[in-house]
Amino acid sequence: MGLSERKEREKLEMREMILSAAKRLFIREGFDSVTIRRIADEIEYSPATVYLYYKDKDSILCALQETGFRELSRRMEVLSSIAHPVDRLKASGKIYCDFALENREMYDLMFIMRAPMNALPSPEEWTVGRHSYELLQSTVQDCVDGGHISTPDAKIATFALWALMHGVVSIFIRERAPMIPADQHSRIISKIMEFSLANVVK
Amino acid sequence: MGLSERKEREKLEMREMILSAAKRLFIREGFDSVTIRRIADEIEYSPATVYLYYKDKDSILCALQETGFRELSRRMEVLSSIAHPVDRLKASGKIYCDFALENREMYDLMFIMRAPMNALPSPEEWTVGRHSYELLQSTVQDCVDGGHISTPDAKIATFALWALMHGVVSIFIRERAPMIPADQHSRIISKIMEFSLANVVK
Amino acid sequence: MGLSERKEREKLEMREMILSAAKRLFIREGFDSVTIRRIADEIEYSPATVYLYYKDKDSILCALQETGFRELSRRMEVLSSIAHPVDRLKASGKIYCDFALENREMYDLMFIMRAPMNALPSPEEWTVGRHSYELLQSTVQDCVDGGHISTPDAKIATFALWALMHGVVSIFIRERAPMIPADQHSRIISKIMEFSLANVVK
Amino acid sequence: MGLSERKEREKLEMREMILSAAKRLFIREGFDSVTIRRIADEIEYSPATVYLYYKDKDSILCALQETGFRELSRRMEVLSSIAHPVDRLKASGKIYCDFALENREMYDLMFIMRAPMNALPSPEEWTVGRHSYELLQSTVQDCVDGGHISTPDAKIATFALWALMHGVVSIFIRERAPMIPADQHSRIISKIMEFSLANVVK
DNA sequence: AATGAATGAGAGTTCATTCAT
DNA sequence: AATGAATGAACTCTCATTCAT
Repeated sequence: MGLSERKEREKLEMREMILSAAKRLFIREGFDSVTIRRIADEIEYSPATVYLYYKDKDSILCALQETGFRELSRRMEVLSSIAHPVDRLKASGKIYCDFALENREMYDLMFIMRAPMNALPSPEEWTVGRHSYELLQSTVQDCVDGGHISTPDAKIATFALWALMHGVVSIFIRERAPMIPADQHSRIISKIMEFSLANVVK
Repeated sequence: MGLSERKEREKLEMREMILSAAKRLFIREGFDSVTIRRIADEIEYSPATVYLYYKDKDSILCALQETGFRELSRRMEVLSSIAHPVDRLKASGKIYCDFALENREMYDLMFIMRAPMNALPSPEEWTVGRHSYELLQSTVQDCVDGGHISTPDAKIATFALWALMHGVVSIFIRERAPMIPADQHSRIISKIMEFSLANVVK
Repeated sequence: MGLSERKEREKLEMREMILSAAKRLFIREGFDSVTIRRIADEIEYSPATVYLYYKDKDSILCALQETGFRELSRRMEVLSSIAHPVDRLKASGKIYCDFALENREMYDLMFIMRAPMNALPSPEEWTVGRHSYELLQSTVQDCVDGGHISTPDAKIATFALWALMHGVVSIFIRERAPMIPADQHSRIISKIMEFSLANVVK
Repeated sequence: MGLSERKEREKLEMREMILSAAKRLFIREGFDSVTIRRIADEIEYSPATVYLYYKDKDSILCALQETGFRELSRRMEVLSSIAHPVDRLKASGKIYCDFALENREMYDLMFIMRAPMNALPSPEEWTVGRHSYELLQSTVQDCVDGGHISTPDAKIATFALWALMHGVVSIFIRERAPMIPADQHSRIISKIMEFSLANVVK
């Protein structure tokens, strides 16, 4: 029993190893460098071994994405302790953008890259992702209900807020604002959020 | 002189041919179908010939990007005939988003793809791109000056507006909102712009 | 003794399990699906275990062949109850061809495939196969002795009859007569046998 | 002009080289050894080069098959000079079987192997193949018309004759008659043809 | 007796790119 | 100016098989 448990754990550890090797390559050398061979080299196993733990390359990328969604979700947990919906909304934005800037490659994989979305939209992952989105939506709804945001359609407002945040972080991540040095990204985002919320929230 | 001029012109024409072949492939069959060989087939020359006009694949993609920026810039020209800055701002948004939805692959190449940005950030291209951006910025500035937008920093406001638009179109283009069918994209964008400007503009 | 006997029996049972799993895969999904891993999955053991009972894949295929020869042999048993040699000959042909059409993959393995023949030509298997062949030969001999077939060499006649049957079924099995749809195979075979025996047998 | 002709010829020669390399491997080491890489090694080119002349592996095998059908067809040409249909029939059988025994691997590829038939049934190849078959059929028909074969259905008789020949040669080629040494194959075939025609033909 | 873990060897295929002509 | 010919370097993935436990 202790034995089978250990085996189980070792299996999981190997999956973790593969995943973090993939992530490392990913971050260090970009998406195109994430090949099964490179992953195998990185963990010092043979390519065939990788296939013992993940059925194909897409599964690895999906699993990687999933860890991203989980991490983001985890960061969102603190929101439940914030009573005022407007504060909660501001915190949501900050958490989202901080996550993006601190995990650029991961954010890229989650929200920008074309690659592994071709695979099945793994139900679990989407559940996690959707949960975060619904959280945002309910926060916006609370703001509307509390008279802090005036809009006939909370869904649209939610989408707009997400789009704003995604827009700014993805401009930075994909380097479409070369005039702004990386060390200013965080500051600019704050200002943008400030400006936007100042106009939207009463 | 007349001779070398003709040579020069022929060289340019060939570059145009290659570019428009690439563009056709790009739009017709997507990014992955744009291989040197396919381009060569399309213009009925050999792959090696392509290299006489562009040093490598990235250069072609860069040049392609440039045409995109020029087209976007061209569409923006009508703005000069719109007197009221708020109307101009609204029109800017519409032109930008329409361009994105009507030229998804091109927009992707211009603002999302990683591919050719690695190559030299061709000065010309950025000039064109920057020009459009400055146009937006001056429109926002006019709105601020006219008291239609209240913000201490027109630059931030401009960036926020761009980020919003880029966010929403890139979410659609990279299919991160699968719950919204493609035929709704345009409508949703209108609503988002409406909501945002309603809050920002007086 | 009782112990080692039980062990022996268990070993045999396991070999049977492996074999029938292989056969199932073989018939259900074709030759290419018969991999050690699939067999192991089918019996819910590990691939390594399979190797405890068969030295390699070829041995399994050989054993599989053997079961085919045994089944064919079993079907031939009814022949002993047919008194008239000509009737017996006709029945032989029908049994042979029916077996082939009803067990295409197995027939293929037995008489067409190259695969496991490279391995040792297991003496047992050939005994079984030869027995069927000798049965046919003695039937032909009886026909000759009874004056129903005129030939100086019953062996040649036997071979010719076998070749005829093998020829037609293997043309169908390996799809070399695409103009004849599968549902006609049986009818065509009847006609061919009829024509041939009409000429050979008095 | 002479230039483009030479190029054309060289292209054909290269295709020939690939084909004969494939054939050599095929005969020397069996079907499984015919890999793109091995072919490339054999002709001392890179694997990628092979793809300049054949679009994929199947095309090579198809082309190989085609040469087989053409050679067989070529051998059949002498038949037109044989006036008497019975003689022609006998000659047909001999030519067919001789071809099979002299080109065992090729015959295998043409009439036994499963492999490249998956590919499109190249129209040309089948034309050539069918032509040979129709030749046989018309010979049989002539025999029937001349009263040398009595059958209500010349098509069935033709198929039976083909099946007989295919059966015997494929038994030898796939080594299902190990009791008969290879050097007897030809003799046995003669005897079988003799026996069969003796019974069928008047 | 059974197996989890691992792998070597190899398959077909694609592409950007080069270079002698 | 144009190109035909060629290739190196990859890619993903599969399988029979082995061996320490």
